[in-house]
Amino acid sequence: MQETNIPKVYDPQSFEKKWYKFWEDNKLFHAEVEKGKKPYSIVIPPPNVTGQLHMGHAMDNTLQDILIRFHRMRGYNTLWMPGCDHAGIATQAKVDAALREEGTSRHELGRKKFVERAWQWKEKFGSRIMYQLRSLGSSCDWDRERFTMDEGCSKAVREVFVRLYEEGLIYQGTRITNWCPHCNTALSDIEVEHETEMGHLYHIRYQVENTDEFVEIATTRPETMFGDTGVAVHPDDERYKALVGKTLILPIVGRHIPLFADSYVDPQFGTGAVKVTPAHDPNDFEMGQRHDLEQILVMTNDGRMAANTGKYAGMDRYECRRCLVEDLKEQGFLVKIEEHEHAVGHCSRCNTTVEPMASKQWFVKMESLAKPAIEAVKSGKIKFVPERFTKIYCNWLENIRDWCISRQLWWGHQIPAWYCDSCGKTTVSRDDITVCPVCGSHQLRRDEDVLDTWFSSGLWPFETMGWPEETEELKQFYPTSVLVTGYDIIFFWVARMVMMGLKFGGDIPFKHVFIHGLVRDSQGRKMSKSLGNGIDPVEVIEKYGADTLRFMLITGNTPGNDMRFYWERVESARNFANKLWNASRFMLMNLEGFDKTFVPEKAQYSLADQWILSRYAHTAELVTKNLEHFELGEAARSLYEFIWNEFCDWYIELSKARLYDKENTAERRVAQYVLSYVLEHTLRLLHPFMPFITEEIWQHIPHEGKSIMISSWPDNEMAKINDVAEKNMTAVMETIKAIRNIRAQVNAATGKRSEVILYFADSNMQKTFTDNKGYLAALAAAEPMTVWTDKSSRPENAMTAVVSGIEIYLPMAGLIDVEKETVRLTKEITNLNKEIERLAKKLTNEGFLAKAPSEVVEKEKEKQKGYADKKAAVEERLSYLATL
RNA sequence: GGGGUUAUAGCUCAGUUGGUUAGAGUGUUACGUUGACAUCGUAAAGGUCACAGAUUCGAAUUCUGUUAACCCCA
Repeated sequence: MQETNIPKVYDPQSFEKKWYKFWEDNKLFHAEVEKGKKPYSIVIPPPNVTGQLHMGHAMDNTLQDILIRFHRMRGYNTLWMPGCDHAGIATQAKVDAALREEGTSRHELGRKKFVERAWQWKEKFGSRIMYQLRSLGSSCDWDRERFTMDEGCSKAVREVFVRLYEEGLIYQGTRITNWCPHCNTALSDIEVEHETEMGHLYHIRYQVENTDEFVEIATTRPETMFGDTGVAVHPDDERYKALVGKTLILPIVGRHIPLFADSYVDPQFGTGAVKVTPAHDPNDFEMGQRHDLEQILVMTNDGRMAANTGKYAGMDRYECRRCLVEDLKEQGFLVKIEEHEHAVGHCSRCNTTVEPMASKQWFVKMESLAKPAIEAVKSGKIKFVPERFTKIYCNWLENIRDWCISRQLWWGHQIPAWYCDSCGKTTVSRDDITVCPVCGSHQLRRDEDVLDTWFSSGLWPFETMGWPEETEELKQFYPTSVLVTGYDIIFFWVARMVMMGLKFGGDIPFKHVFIHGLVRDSQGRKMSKSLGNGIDPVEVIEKYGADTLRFMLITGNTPGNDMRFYWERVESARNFANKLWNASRFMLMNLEGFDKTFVPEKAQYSLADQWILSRYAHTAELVTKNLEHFELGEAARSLYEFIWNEFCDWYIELSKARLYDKENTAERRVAQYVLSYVLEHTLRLLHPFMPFITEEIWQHIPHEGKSIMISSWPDNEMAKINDVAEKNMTAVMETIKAIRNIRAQVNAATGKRSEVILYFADSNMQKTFTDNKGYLAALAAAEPMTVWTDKSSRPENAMTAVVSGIEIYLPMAGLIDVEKETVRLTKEITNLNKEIERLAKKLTNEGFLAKAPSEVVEKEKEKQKGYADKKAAVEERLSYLATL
């Protein structure tokens, strides 16, 4: 027995937690391996365990949950794998900061204790994030929750590292990498963000040995001068041809360095002569290799000048730059300083300017891994939605460089490599070792570094399913169905997963990549901590409910595009929830005597019943189609429009008469049936978008089953489509609108009943209206309704409107303002003329008649006739007005 | 330098294979609390679909160019 009364206002706080607990307690999110059942699976983009979810996460997870709930209702064996990412640099920075506040530091604590602290952090914030995902309504399979550093993932990471090493795809080497002096670690190329900045170009002259001649070089980073081991010019540069091969004297330092030619040098840039610092610049590094130059590191890991820089040793790199420039100037080496705009790399984590520095790091050879990953997308095995991201993905992979995977951090997967101090050999091993397998020595040191976080997240789709074991989960749920993520991590994550999935998972990791944009603030700026413009999704959920937030995040949004956050839009979504709530409340208040077993005969349906069932069927089809094509915003929009503009505005209003008339049980129960059917099924369509409110209402209204989330998706409703009913109902609705319009024109009280006289061009339509007089009475207060058949005399003192095939007269003695009415109708004529002209042009165009499909031509002809009839009626009316 | 996105009502945005009198939310104006909802209802005003070409019987939609803003890569 359902309750007949629910609260007047939608109050999400009163039920959201309750239903989440209900779903979770009943294991409705849990997926078991069921052989033979169609699988649908998504692995969550694991949020960083650093802190809390932001609006972007809310959007990402809403999209996933919609897809998951939709497919679950459609009968797929649906798995949504949740988990967190250990987020090496970011988390270490957070823990560092926490320690600093306690007056201690990671170095004081030591590695072991520090890692313990990081685990504590993970426990605290990991569970907070999972709580936040729950409050959003995410239907993740929590029994399977994973963490990138849990035992299974660690095992997978080791396995992959060892295999890649054994294949020679992982190697150690000294190369220029991007060094962050603040985070104190090497970074990969994509962890560096380039920003154009105004800087200076310093022109410095280097003396040619044993002459009074100088070669003028230009540099943006003079402080690296201490590491200069050469100066390069272009081989064809006439200015320097004679000097190639000579020796130069490095100012201040006094080192003798060669001047050589290399075609890398751009003769147009600066002076055409560049200082070469192989240990501090990637291009110089390569030139250094070609010309066999020494690499001299002149900076320490924290961005200070190294011991080999004399009096500058210990200075910060920028402080050194200032001093050095002063000194160069004093000693006459500085020629000039120019303003210069250039791109400067910044650490994507802390925004510190990175320092390119030579160091020994671990790398992955990417070329052979990238090829199949490109192929998988080009062949269409993996599809990006929207498609344009294919190009971005392929371009990056086609120009890929080796991936620096070692990080000088403590929080992460420690690299499984051991160095033997006795024989000097390096051993990479799946298991920890204490004895050197080469010489048997116990003098082993394990590599201190950890792996790039993305190395383990790259394995996420299969490591979470038990790889390297050949599990049933892998067999059923891998490849996953779709990956939902933002365009900002296509390189970091998507591309790496594809490469790793193909290499180790034995197949692509997902069939679709559904890319979404960023959630920005109302001014279009990125939400960020430093701007303080971020909006906490939890705050929105607490104020307005998760359903509201979810609905707001997906309406009016197209795949791949950014969106702006507006509180007004949140309110609009909340109002929609309230509307649905009250529509349901209305039904519940009128369900007395409802018979669950009653199903009406076809003949019992009213026009409105047939119409709403047909509209509902269209909506179901549209929502389904749009969900299948990842057009979630469109799907939500069609539900919004159906519920508000059709179901509430028209159907509920029209059902009132029948529901309030308790004597007429027969009609009343038909109305109850249709109302209940349409609402219950619409709730199912809406459930993926707004899981809580739909469950709350569903549990109150007549229903079958335990929970709406496991009810079946309305898939086969096409039989309810009824074009005739829609056409007739549309005419009724247009007539009602026209009458309302007239009444508004003359400021007639909307509630006041008054007569309406109609003239029909079509007798079927006339029957429709006479059969449904009540509709005009109920929604336009137009009563009684009289049908005029004699065309020769028209009602006098009446306002007029014309809709297709129907002339409407509203007798309004004393209310007609002839002048105003004339103006209004004249304007109408102008509009009609415009349309008629346009159509005439079209319909006399031979090309159109010959080439356009016949149904289009027919449609246009019908339109033309409609406008012409309308115009005739309006003109007649105008001439009548002229006689008054 | 290469690539991409965006340009539609005052504001924020939809408009999926070319055929709608170009839509929504919000804002604005007028009216309205009769028994789902004022978090509401009714009605209205508001757009040369950035600009210029091209393709087509037909372009907001396809193509080319221009302009502007933003983003990614180097």
